[in-house]
Amino acid sequence: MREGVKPADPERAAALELVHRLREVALRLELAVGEFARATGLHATDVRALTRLLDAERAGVEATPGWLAQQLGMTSQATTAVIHRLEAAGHVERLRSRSDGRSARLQVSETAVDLGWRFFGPLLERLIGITEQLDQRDRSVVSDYLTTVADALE
Amino acid sequence: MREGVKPADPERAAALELVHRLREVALRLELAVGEFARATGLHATDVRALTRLLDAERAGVEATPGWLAQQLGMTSQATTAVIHRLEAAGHVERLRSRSDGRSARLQVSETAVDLGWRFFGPLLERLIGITEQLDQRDRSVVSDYLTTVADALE
DNA sequence: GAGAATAGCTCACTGAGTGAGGTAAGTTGT
DNA sequence: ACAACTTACCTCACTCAGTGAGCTATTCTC
Repeated sequence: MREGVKPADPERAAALELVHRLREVALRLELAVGEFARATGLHATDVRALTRLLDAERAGVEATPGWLAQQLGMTSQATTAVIHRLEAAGHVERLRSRSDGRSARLQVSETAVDLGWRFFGPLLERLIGITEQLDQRDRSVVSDYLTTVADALE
Repeated sequence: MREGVKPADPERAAALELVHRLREVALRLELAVGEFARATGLHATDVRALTRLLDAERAGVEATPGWLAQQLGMTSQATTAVIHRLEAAGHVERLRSRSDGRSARLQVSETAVDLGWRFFGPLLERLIGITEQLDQRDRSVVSDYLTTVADALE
């Protein structure tokens, strides 16, 4: 985005620069997802779906097709297709939801977890390594900042 | 990703949590792009292309179709199609590259900048506001962290 | 229990992205 | 200075991911 006509303000300029840097990181993460997709023969959407399902599992949230559709910002039909593809590839299992007979419970298979770990493991380790370099205070600063940003993005 | 079998390590756990938070931010930024795309009748890829072109302009880099393809992680053919769509919508102009007769120079139109600003402006302002809350030292901590992460992602 | 709402699905279709292959401009070797 | 190679981008034909319309089954509301 062009900087507009605002008068020079070093505080603002520094903040803008930081936001751009954050976007840059987001972009590269997305590119890494695309690379993983190409490497495994999956589609970018499928990989995004898998990571969201794993996130749900980690957070203890029950992942349903509807929930997944919302997470991906896609229609329910497209999400149905994604689930079918992942199911056919053996990456996801559809279990019956015990709370709602209309809905399904999605569970990621061990093979998918292993696959993801093999590819993203090294990357993740590198990122963890970088993050561990921060002392506790700085880590808290970054963490709080990211949390606030995530909230601001709804 | 599941946490694996490593023994409990609070440092590592905190770092991992932070990395997940970073992914969360990246995801939501991507969703915002999708929302913008739907609102404007563009496609997510087209929006991503526009932002990259604006980034190039900001950085003073000459944006060519080939460069854009690389930035989007797509084939040159798909990028040709993106450029055609953006050109037809009046968002991008193809100018002749003066250094290389085979290549083209892509320039984003004022209307596209205005369009992006109208949608992303409020969001960007909110993020800048959040970032300005940090004092200079903390901003530097976050900025350095993000730079290191971006580099680690190639 | 009837009517409304919700979760997810199938079907038919559109069009974004790919692979194969072409053209034109630039680069290199002799 | 010309042929051979490389690079940058394009067109064409095709595939299949994602959408809109509309269906069924289950749950909620009164």
